[in-house]
Amino acid sequence: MIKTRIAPSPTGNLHIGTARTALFNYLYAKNQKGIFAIRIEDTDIVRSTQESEQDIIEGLEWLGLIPDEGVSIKGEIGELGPYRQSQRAHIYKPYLEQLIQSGDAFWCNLSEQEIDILKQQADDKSEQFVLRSPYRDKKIKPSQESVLRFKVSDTKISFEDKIKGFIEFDTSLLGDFVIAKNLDYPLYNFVVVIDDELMQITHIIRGDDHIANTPKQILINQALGFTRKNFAHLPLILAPDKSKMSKRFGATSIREYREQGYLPEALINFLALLGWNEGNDREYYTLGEIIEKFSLKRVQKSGAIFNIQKLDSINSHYIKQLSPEKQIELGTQYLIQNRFDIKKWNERQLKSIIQLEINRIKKFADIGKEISFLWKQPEYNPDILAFKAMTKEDSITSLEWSYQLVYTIEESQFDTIEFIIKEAIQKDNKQMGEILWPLRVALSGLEKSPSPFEIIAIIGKEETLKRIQYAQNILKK
RNA sequence: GGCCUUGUCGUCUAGUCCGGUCAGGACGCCAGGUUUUCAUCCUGGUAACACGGGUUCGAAUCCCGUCGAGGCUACCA
Repeated sequence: MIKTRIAPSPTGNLHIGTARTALFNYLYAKNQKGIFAIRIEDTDIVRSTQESEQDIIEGLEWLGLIPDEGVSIKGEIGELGPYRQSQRAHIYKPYLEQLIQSGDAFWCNLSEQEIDILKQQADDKSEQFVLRSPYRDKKIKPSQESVLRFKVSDTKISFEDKIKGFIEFDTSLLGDFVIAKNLDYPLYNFVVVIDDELMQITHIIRGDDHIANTPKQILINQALGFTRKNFAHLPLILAPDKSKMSKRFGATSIREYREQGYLPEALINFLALLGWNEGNDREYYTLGEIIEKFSLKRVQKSGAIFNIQKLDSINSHYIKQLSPEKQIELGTQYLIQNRFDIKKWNERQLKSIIQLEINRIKKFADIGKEISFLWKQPEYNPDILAFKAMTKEDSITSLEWSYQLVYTIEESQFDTIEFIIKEAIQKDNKQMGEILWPLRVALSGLEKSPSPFEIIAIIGKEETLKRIQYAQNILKK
């Protein structure tokens, strides 16, 4: 049985890159009928927060990446916990002692200044600096200043990366690295090895910024006699300037996208296609479909730029796919968020407003941007009431015709108002434009807007007649 | 600097393993159609094999070199 894990550090909200790494771990685990686990890497007590952890696990579940094991919104799942590193200090200690015992790790009293001097000396001789601590064979008693380093011997470490292929490192270029500040404070490269072993992780799928850490972890893994792990290093998601996605780039947290009204299925689809494809032209997949088709072999090797326009396009596709009920639910929610007074409308009207917006928005936060005219009589320049070469008098006549027509139509017939009006236009030998343009502008006050039929159905007969009269009045001025 | 990774339209990518269709699709952009207008939708167009050698009848694909990009180089993760 294979097992993957995502091991986020709770030092900020769920990052888009973390989400994608989680997604690929989830996809691989599910495709292989294995287990997807979440472990919280909060060894850095200073930067880790409870809120970040909460945001991360909530965000992952919102995306549908529900863990089989580890930390979840319902608490911890599984027998191999605790799944927060901050609660595992007692577990790490014996392994640290084992490494000291075996001579693979040693206490080192080198100060920062002393290391700087060694660096300088190497520099002066224009040699490559590799730290070989003078304490590596000394077995000193640790003091307050001591740190525990791994004794690196000269060898070659290689592994077959499931995405990048064969990768080899020469450890003679690797310094004696620190694995713990003291017996109670082990560092990342060490704990990750212990946890992955104890939690029986079989496949480590992570960002390719971790490639350089891999030989260190393999060294520790071997010294402890642990089982060999499979590695797969994902290419990074890049900002438009090809740099690592950071604060400089707009929205980097899943929370921000969620709040803007991006759908989880859109985000999943987008993130999956950012670095993976089935080998054909298909571009829309549900999470289940990606699971079925997923393979690490088809993961891209180079970084991908995060293109918000593509996300928008995918999101608007999924918005249109939503059931009418869901569209109304989310639409209403965002209308309220955007401070529109929805109490003005009954259920039917609200439904119409949202339906009118569905084709126009890329994300739900866009809702309501250009429809404030529905709420109140708009102010506008009367010149725009004229269709093409119409004179003021033509516009007034046109509006009068519309007024008389709407006056005769019952609100109960508003479902078919488009048909009624168009039929009347034909019958009276009018042009569509000469009637519909002035009418629409009278109702919306805009040169570009939804159709008059949709607006009438929402604002109702009384308001429609009022606005037509208003338009006639400002034309007469 | 060193080590590692990586290079196909502006962007995401198919094709590369196993050389041989005008290098395909999507997003964007442009044009046309539909519509009173906008949006939606439909049709079409624009645009790429980083560069230089080599192997070959033939190279995006194989080999060598160059250049570019990114990551790491912490007592962070």
